[in-house]
Amino acid sequence: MSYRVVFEPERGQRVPVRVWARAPAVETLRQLQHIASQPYVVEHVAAMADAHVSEGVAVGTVFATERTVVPAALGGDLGCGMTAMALPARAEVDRRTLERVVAELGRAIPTGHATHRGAGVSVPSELLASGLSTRALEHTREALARRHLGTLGGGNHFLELDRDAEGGLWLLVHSGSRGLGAAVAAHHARAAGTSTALGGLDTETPAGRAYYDDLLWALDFARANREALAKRAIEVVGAALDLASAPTDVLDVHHNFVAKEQWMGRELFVHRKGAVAVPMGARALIPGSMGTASYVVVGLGNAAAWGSCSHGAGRVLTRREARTRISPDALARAMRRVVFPSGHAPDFVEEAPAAYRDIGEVLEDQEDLVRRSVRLEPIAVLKG
DNA sequence: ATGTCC
Repeated sequence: MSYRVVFEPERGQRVPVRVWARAPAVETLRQLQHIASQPYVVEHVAAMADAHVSEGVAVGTVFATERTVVPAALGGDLGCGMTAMALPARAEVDRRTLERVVAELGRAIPTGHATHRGAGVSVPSELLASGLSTRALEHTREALARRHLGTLGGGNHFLELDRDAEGGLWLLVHSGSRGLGAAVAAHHARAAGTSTALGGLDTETPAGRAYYDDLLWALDFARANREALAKRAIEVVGAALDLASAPTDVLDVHHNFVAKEQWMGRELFVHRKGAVAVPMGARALIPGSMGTASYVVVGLGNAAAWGSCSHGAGRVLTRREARTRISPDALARAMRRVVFPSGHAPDFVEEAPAAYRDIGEVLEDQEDLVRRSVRLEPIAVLKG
């Protein structure tokens, strides 16, 4: 399937919305039309196959501007994204060993609200070298970076072991910039107006430059966070499975970010809220829900979508709906082939497979954006 | 997503 166009100038829409999702909710379309009505948006808005309602701007929205950045468009978790690593080991691991590994991962890696205690970890000097735009943010960095680097966070963040079609073992990490991205986002959302007003900042002004520079730092921190999480996880997995060497393949993608890109001979600021940049030939990781398959995909660089693809399967139930509608039995059945820390089953309800669309269908909706490369089947999950 | 309003 390709996209369909939604364009109603009589509703104030300035540019068309191209929709890859086959059945977006009415409220999702309203949010897409709202961002497509803003004065700074150029050419068209693209809605990815997993588009769904969020605060302000729908998750799965991609839009481009000239000389404008929009702090409120991204939400708090700047640089949220995925790391995937192929490990030099077989995925045929007995259940008892997997249970031991996830229990140890749960002890080794702070999850949910947890952070490193006391002085925390040492932070790579390159993450402390550049200034942030205000002293307050620099103080926040000094206080939080060493406590948040290498922590998973909550919600839909997870760490997972997977098996590919050849029986190879993979590690997946879904996490972001933790409290630091949230602090950067909150500061600049205030500077640009209220968090829901979708105010834009001119990139040629101090405020616009400050946001973009702080954003780039938050993206670096998010990537370093996933790297630290993966490193710790590999230490734990390696101790149990005797990993002989380093990962044989590594990929990392942001799915909540702004990037300066060249399109049609112009320099544009492409905003991706829950979407991945996939230039022609570039790989990305599209996770299903926890407990269902994920895919390594290869980008087709389709300009119609600003060279983007979906960041996941997309919610069909809100967190609240998932809690009321998905029974513990149904969840246990859906997760029966996946090992997770004992006693944590209730935590999974909000992220259960039934709360998300089928990933195969979501990939069908974007066959003009990415092709499938590697199917990854989960064998063990640590939930954030 | 987020020490979820210093």
